[in-house]
Amino acid sequence: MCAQDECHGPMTLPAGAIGPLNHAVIRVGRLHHQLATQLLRRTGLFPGQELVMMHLWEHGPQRQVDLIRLLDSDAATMTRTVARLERGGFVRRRPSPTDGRAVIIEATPASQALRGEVEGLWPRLEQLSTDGFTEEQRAAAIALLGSLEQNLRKAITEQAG
Amino acid sequence: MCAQDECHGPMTLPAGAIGPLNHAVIRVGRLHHQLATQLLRRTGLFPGQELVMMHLWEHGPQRQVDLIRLLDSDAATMTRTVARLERGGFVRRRPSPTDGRAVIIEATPASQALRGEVEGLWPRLEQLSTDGFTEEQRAAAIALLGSLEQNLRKAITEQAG
DNA sequence: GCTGGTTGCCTGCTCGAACAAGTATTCAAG
DNA sequence: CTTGAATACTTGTTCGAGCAGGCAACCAGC
Repeated sequence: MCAQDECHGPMTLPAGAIGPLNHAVIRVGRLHHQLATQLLRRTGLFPGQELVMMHLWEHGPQRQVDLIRLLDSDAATMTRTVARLERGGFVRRRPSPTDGRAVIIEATPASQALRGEVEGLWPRLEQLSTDGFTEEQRAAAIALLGSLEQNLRKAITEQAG
Repeated sequence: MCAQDECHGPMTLPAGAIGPLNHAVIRVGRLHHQLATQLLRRTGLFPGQELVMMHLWEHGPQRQVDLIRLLDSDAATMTRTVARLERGGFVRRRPSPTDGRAVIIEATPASQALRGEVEGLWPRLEQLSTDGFTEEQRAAAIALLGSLEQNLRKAITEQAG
């Protein structure tokens, strides 16, 4: 999972030294990723790959660049991810007939067998994460994470720009 | 749909497919890591290394295995992290006088110059993350992430065990 | 002593993330 | 048509994460 992404590292220090919120964010991200990886292992996919597959299943053949934008990923990472999926037989590549630069990626018929298992993974993960939550708490969690995301995104673009 | 490659349009993120909470957790984790990396870059350290340094600064020379346990990391990862820190001149290794297997890691005097900058990074990160939050919202965020963490931890140990 | 098990560390591998550099194709302006 | 920029993709590198295998040192038991 980790939509390719949240792959941060482990390593969590004394909460006091790095701040309670940093500590919590790091830990939740890591555990979430870890659990998703566990659930994913049976399908033969690695974190990041399942999002590519879900997109191909749902929206049909795509260019690499479309997958990149969608998953907020990196061109280099996508090249390798697709290469591994191709090696595993989950995906096929063919040149675009209309753009000599582009490559079209499509899910293989064989990959359809995984679809149910992969798609069922997410609801299960959410359920495990919010075990014991009321509906209000769940909504509050989503809103709160949304605020954090917005702040972080702003800080990052300000840093970069 | 979009069976051909003229499928450029605005692609929808698989947020709906993977669940809003998974989506938010993944995104926040990723952005948090990304921002931490940006803030860290100036110090010359990479994510993960700063936690090792903070520990050494605070608690003095340590065996690798102690660092591993404290940071909840992996022996292989630690070996390589320490090697890079040593190459960078941040850390020194010497054999333990009492245990022929062990290696003692200690921060170099030169590394002390980074200490202030590295330690100031975490409060800044927290402040950026919770920009515009009230004190109640901040506390709620920490509590909420704590609940998520607990649930995830439970699910993981149940999976593994 | 000797043995068997544990511990500390290293190295091999595959994986994703990010950055940089390079190639090929497309497209728009002159 | 020619130039030059933007686009699509590839490859190389360095980084961390995680797992499996292996070696040397330690510590029980006998």
